Amino acid sequence: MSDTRVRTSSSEQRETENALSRTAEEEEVCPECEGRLHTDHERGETVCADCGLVVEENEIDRGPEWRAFDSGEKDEKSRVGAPTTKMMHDKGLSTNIGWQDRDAYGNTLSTRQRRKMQRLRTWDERFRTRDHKERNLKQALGEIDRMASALGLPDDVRETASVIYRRALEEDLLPGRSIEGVATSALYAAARQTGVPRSIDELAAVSRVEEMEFKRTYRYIVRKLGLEVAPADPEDYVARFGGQVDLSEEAKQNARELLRTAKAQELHSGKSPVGLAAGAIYAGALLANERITQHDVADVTGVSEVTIRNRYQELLQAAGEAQATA
DNA sequence: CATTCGTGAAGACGAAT
DNA sequence: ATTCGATTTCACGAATG
Repeated sequence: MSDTRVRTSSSEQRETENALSRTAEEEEVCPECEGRLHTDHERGETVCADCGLVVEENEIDRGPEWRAFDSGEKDEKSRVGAPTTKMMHDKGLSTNIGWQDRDAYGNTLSTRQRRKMQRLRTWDERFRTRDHKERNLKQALGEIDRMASALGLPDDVRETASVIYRRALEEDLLPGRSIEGVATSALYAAARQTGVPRSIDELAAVSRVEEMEFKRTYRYIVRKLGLEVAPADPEDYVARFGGQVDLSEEAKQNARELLRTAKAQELHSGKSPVGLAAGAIYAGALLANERITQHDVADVTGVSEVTIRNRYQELLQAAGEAQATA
């Protein structure tokens, strides 16, 4: 009881804090190197253009989607009630039918009305009480939200993840598997489907389940749900990882170019996309005469230096051959 | 000294059986 | 369920700047 009260007040407080800091934050510079900040809406990240420091990974606009120029307009445009969203376990709409056989004024109901209410309650239960499922969903969606925030994934990814989780739930794929694991898998799949992939390592870092269980669950979910998840595109990693190692645009372009020629030669089948991206980043930097070490790249990508070596040499060779034939 | 490069053993994974 | 082949990782030492 008091629990509810505390939660509401603290969340309200957070809202106002957010609103206050928003205006102050508007024109910040990078705390690390004073560089210009660049906001990547597609990836939901704010990164420093100079040093690549990720300043704000969790970019969520909690404000209204409209602007009001005077109070009258504000009244006109304001919406009533919370927005419905798949990210809430009951889509933000929930109703309870009371158990007392009384009407709104406290009078007892007639027998006929009582029967009617009984029938309504039965149906209400049938829809809502999937109780295990609802509670399950509530917790899972909370987890998805938490992890998505930690990874700076935009809202549409969360929505997609929610949908996937719902399907898993509907098809009774949960028994024997942890909610956390399925939630993590759903988010991972969603990120890839949306073209904003995060590596398994990154997911595992913010998830509460062990990496092994996560992977096992992910496979299972994908298979059972017939999810169509295209192999992650290494190019999708270049911008993010490249930013984290302080890479010039030229170097990133080189990296992308290398990946493209490699793909044309089918050089990438079976290889880890992250490894390919890591190799391309290192090779791209080399071609642009920029000094970064294999160690640095290995650090941000979570790929071993050995793999980077192998990949970047293959990539350079593939690029050389492409030039020879062209 | 840091970085790069190569190697062999060992683990993990997908596919085939 | 086991086996096989490819890939990745780890640990190490050598060469290079």
